Amino acid sequence: MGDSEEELEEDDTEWRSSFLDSAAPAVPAAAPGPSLCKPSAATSAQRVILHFDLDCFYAQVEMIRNPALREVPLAGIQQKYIIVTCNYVARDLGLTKLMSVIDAKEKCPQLVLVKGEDLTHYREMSYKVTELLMSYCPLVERLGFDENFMDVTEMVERRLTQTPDLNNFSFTGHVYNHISANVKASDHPRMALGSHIAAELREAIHNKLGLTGCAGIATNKLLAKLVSGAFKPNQQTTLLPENLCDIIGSLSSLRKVPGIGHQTAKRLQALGLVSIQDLQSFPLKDLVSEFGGPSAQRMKNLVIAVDDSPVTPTGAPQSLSDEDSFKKMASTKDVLQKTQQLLSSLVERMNKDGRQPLTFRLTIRRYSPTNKWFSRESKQCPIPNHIGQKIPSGSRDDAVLQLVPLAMKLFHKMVDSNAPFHLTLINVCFSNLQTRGAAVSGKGSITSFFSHGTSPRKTQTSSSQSQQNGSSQAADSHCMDHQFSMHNMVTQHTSQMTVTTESPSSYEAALHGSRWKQSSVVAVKDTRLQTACRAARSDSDETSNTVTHRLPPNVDPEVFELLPEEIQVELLSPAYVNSSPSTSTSSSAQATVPDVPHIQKAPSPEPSQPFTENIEGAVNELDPPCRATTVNNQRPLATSAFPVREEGRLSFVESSDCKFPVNVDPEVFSELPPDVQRELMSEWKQQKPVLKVPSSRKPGRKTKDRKAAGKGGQANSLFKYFKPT
DNA sequence: CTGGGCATCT
DNA sequence: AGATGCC
Repeated sequence: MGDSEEELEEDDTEWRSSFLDSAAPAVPAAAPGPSLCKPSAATSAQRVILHFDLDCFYAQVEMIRNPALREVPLAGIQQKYIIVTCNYVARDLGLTKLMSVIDAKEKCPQLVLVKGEDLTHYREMSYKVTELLMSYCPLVERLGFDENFMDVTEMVERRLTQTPDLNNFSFTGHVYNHISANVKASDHPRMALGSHIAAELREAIHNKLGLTGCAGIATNKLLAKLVSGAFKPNQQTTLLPENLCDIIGSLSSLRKVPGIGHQTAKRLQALGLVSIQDLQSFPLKDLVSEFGGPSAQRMKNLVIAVDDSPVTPTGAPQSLSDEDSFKKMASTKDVLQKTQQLLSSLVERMNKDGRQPLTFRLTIRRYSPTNKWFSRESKQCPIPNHIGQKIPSGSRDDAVLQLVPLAMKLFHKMVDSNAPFHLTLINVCFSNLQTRGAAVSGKGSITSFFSHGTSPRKTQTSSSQSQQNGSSQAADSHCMDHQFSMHNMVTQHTSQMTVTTESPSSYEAALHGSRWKQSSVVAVKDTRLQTACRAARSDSDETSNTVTHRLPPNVDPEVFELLPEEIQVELLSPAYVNSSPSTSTSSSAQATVPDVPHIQKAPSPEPSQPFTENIEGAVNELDPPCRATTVNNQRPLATSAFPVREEGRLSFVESSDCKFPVNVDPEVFSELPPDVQRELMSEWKQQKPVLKVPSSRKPGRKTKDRKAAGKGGQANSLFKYFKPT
């Protein structure tokens, strides 16, 4: 989650008066480049911007998934060795965000830990929140998973014209540096209305999704964000323009300014600038020479609380990525395995998205004792269309199979696998996401919001004026005041589901149910393979000859015989023993909570297996029947030499016209270095012990794709990000 | 013993 | 492709 600090230090210094005037949007005429601060803002009416920040978001989601955690003294969300967040009970005992597990347990030994490396549930809930907000007004911009900006200017203006009596009106929630009750709403009618809207939206989020959070109400994003945390859990604060300098002055250092990150703060410090005032009084031209015009001006503006950046509707993500970090990864085999694992879940997510990625990127982080911090390297390449198409079309395992070699090719562009290497992170990413199909206008009421939504939010070189105009249009046509109850129809469907544990894969599972026909055919062959495999294992000397004829039809015997004997043996040998405990932390949590299935009560004896991601999510599922089916899916290791399974992620055997390594693009494959080819072969013959459980699903229905219905309608894939399936 | 995931800009 | 920033 977020930065470790966010509390505002109340530190009223007396610098303010001199900047009150300059806070007006009037831009210094001397600005060299195209200024971000454009005069048009002065002409447009005062904006009302909300910032929502959910309380300890991951912890809340886990508490919803497992209410037992609420009563439990503490809960922390653990990712690797870090507590990324924890509930407020834990915070009261001194825990902070991003604290190491060691420290955390030292402070409170009874700490209950929940693994949070799989973000699926958080992501889903996150989009429900955004969707809910959008149902009131489309101008919602996401910031991470737990924050949203919202431009409610239009909504406020409408209410303003329809609110007869502004005098019987007060602020809701806190007013920064004021006693709320003492502030006359009539002096700041827009802000007051904004505070009411914020309160209603927070209430809606709580009622429909069960989440609490804070809100800030101000005239720009910077201020709204800064003020939202003034009173912390589950409260809201309005910042009046007259107090704008107070809050910016309360920041203890430049680093606290959103937009001034670690590196920038360091460079500023090198210039002798540490406090807000330092930067305010620093000559612009000197700043320009260090950072360039635009950056310099932007920072200067931020520090006087000027922020004209528009609330830009976020829309569907422009990239999907999946990553895992670990202490050490040093073999090509492990890289291959991990890459395949990451790709499996990424392809699944991509498939749900519905769009087709045109670009693939592989990112790694190498270990280096000195530069232990982020130095990531990446390589990307286009995804051949015939591969990319398989993702939205639903041939997900095919897609994975063909993407793995692609990924390995990129890997070898960065890493010489002949020399020793030491990776600590692998990331796979789809980008350049293309909406397929002609399809469909918004038939649903919401979809119309999104019809323009996925359009690229180009770099906003244009002044925010045009953006403002654009948003006004959107607001005019779509902004609905909740008091007109329009939102009910829209938000209904989000309301229930979330409190009861919702199987993350139920939707997918339904799809699988109709999709494994091929695989079940294959399963028969699989049986034969097993026997072949066992035979080979018991007597590995006679491999080639004895076994060749038992190879599945999709493996060209001739090719097989050309392989070195050791490879043949490997291909028929039982699955690798997965010997890398390094990647996951076996839990050290000593949970004291009874009857909480997905809490780790004791370290699992085996290193938690490669599959994190959705699979882990499935295992974690609370739904008993789902769990039950999960248990039996462990197969004997020797199950199969070639990856085939009824309902697993991979089915290598598909159509009989496949030559050699099955669905893999021969061209791509042949380009690979020999050792990689060998690794691939080895990997492919390996049966993953963990199966994705499609939950209980009747495979009977070969429905056209019940997704086709849902999916045909989604030329704009944004929809699914907001639609609980 | 520093997550995992997204965006923007150059 | 990398750097930086946000959560």
